[in-house]
Amino acid sequence: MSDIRARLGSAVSAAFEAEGLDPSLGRVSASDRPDLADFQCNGALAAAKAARGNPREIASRLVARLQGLPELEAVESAGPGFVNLKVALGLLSERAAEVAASDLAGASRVAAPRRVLVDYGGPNVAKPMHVGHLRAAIIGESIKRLFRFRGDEVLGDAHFGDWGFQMGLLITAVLDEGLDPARLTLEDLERLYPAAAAQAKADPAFRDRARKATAELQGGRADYRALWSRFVEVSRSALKREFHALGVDFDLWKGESDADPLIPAMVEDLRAKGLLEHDQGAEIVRVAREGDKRELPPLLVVSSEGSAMYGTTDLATIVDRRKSFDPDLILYVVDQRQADHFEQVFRAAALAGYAREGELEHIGFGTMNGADGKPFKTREGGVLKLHDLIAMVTDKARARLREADLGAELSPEAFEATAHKVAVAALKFADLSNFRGTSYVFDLDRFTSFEGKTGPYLLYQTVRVKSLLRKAAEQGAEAGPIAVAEPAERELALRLDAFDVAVCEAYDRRAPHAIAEHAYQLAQAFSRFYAACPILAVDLPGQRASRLALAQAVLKQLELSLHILGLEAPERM
RNA sequence: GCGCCCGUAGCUCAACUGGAUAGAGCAUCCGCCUUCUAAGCGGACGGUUGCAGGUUCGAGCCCUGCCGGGCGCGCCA
Repeated sequence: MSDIRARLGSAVSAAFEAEGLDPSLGRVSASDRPDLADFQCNGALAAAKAARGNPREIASRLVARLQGLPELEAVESAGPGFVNLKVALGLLSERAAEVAASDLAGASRVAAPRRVLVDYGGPNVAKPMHVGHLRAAIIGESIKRLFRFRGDEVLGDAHFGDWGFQMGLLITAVLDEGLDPARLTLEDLERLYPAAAAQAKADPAFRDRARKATAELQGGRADYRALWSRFVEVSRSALKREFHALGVDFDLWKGESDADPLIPAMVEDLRAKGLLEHDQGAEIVRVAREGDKRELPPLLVVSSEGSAMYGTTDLATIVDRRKSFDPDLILYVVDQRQADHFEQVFRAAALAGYAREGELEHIGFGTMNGADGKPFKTREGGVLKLHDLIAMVTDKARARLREADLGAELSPEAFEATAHKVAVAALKFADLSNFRGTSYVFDLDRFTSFEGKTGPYLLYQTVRVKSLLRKAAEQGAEAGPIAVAEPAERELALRLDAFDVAVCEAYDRRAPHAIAEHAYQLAQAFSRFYAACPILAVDLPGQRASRLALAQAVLKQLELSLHILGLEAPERM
């Protein structure tokens, strides 16, 4: 079972071959001119270039060979040498039925499933979750779901930030204040860390004590370890709760500390391989390469204080993952600004033989900005906690629902659950509808609007389909064979067919916005269909059954799309 | 200073990696509810793709140089 594009592609490729041309030129894609065709092939242009021929003439010969195919309603050459294809209604009906019957709503699985580890979220013991963590969580969760959807074996790892200098800072701060470790709260941590970080910048003596504490913690000093596990315990449960509220859940809650026991042996291994070098009191691995445009700094493996740096931990984590899950691919969903760091780690891993080229990939993303175009801050200029952000969006979602008089008949609990779903949808869809690499501007009013390209709109449309199907069930109306006829049905069937392209593009580019775009297009196509084609009110039982089957296929594909994006539609709103 | 990314409609963003007339949403204006959720649908308006060259049948996309913005550049993560 494959999509229409692929089926037409093989027919067109065969025509290329019959003309003595490269069959790979027969690739077919959705038409740029929906007014002229459903699909098009640009291969005649490339063929003409290679063979110094006339593209229009080649296109005409291809068209002659494709004439009369039962899959096609029309085929013609156009423009400088395009082959335009219009699909027969029979094929559209057949394909829509496939989508309706398919567990994946017409999407395909990968040919060879891989073990993939997605490293995302990156919550930190010392710091509260703030808006900076939002994108990693949203994008990473979606990529995890996307890869799993296509059949890979996937694990999501929170890769908890529970090691390194920040821990030394906290230990030093707690001891200086003489706090009782047993009574430490999340609020203490959230207060102590920023203060300690600031003090370390201003006061070199304090900084040195914190660095020493870091090294001693990593060296296994018992009282520091005890204090440290208290930090981890306090913040992990809070972080789990925060993430879960966002619909973000991890398979692994590994931390940087889990890689720590592997570090001594790894350092020895690097030394034995001749990769380690003494430099300015530290030990480094040089990763610069011939022909680099810029000078990539070496990876710092052991600091002059004797402690592990974040590159060390990242490298050891690769070793750890190699031993446990042995992934074919590790995706690091981390801020784009850390690109150089990952390049350093990846190169060091390749040099040491911990991972091959291409097995490690940094999935960078831009920042979420405020109206001023700078990374999002509170009105007072501080960092906005994720918890407060979600509360803010949920408040707005509640207000929007009331404003529109939606959900009035729901119980208070159901209303609250709906408001939360709307809020999460608003936040996540706004993020995922942009390409991850670009930064975007946070705009509460726009994100929570039910109009336009928003999460709430998608939820609303999904709920409309559910409502329709519920009503059909009450009336005893059943779905039946699909017979695409009306223009709106035709458009809808084409859109259902396009799901696989969107899924594959999102997968290949690690770019969930392709799914977001598709979901929006599908919702719109359904809405046009819904407006143009009465479903329950038609007289012909066959037509009603066909349209119900289309609606069911839409609902399935919409819900799968939402699921990949990490959203969930309520039953009613 | 070196390097990376970005600059597309008034605003927020796309553009299947070189193809036809650069698309959506918001905003503005005009239509459509006795009919399955109108928070919907249809239509109109809106562009020298930052600027200047180059490569070719063809450039928002590739190359060069400017202008403007963001970010990174060894002991934080």
